[in-house]
Amino acid sequence: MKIEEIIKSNVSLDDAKRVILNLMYTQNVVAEKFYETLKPFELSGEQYNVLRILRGQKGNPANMCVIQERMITKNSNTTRLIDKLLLKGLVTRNVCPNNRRKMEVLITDKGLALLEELEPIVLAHEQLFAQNLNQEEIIQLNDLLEKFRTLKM
Amino acid sequence: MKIEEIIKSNVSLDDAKRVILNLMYTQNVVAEKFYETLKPFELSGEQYNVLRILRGQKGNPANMCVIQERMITKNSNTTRLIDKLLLKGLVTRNVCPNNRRKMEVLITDKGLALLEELEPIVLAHEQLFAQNLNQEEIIQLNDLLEKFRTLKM
DNA sequence: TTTAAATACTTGTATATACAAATATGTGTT
DNA sequence: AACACATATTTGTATATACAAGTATTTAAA
Repeated sequence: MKIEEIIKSNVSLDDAKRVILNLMYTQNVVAEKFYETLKPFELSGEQYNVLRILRGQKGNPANMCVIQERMITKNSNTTRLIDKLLLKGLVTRNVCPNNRRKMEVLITDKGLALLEELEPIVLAHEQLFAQNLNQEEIIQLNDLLEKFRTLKM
Repeated sequence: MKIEEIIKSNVSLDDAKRVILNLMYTQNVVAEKFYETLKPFELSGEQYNVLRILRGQKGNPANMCVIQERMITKNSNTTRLIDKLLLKGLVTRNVCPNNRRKMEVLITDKGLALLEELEPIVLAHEQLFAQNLNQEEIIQLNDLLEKFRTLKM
């Protein structure tokens, strides 16, 4: 379905406008579907993302600013996000002994188990969209998105 | 900059995962830049979007559900969004005489003037990103995004 | 060694959003 | 007309997010 039909525009848009709307709308569709997928697990997209970052640390603790810089959408409130994960027992948070300003956040076994459980569902979500394109087109889309967002200084 | 560098991933991602991250991140970059653009005008992206929808009505009033269905990200609370625009005098809202359940929302002259004032800034924002691609690539990106998001039933 | 500046994180507050429930009006059936 | 049902919008409430200010700790300078 063309973006004009979706927003029910009666005028045809120029390509520069259309690409931004397409980008916004497509991201929205994908993100909504993902939240829906995670809903039964009572995990938000951001929370899932942080858990994945922590797993990626392979046992090394991550402190708040490391988590923040690795998040795709720079959430301004990592503290409260970690609070939620703590309450669910998915992470631990301790003051860093070397630098007491810092925090050491680690994923727990429960957190790792949850990620494991989510793995097939997340993969299915990715495939749901990826299957619409062939290998070549996916690579093309990746390249175009990267090129599109890069601001010339 | 490759998405792996941005999220500082130490493993290389498969293309299906990468395309979703690229989509999320790129949308975020573009939207952030747009909010920044609108900030001096004390208008949120959604508010701007609704004003544009109302202008597109060319004098015909839009009721709440029409506005809602034309928004790119289906905001669950159009009422309160319109409240904000009302307070700023950018729209009017009246009960529809034919069907008193409905509301007739219209953009005011002040609203139209604001859109006019914003026009060059919005265009510049679009160009900021569009200039990174040539005409052919933009069309390609539009096609790929549309294809990507379309769920097979 | 106190003082200032920088860093890392947390907290307060205002606003935004999500979702369900409430309200009000209209439509169709008996 | 009285009823259920559908439609359109609003409101309540809980949670999320944005941004500024606050606190604690470290580093560096006077």
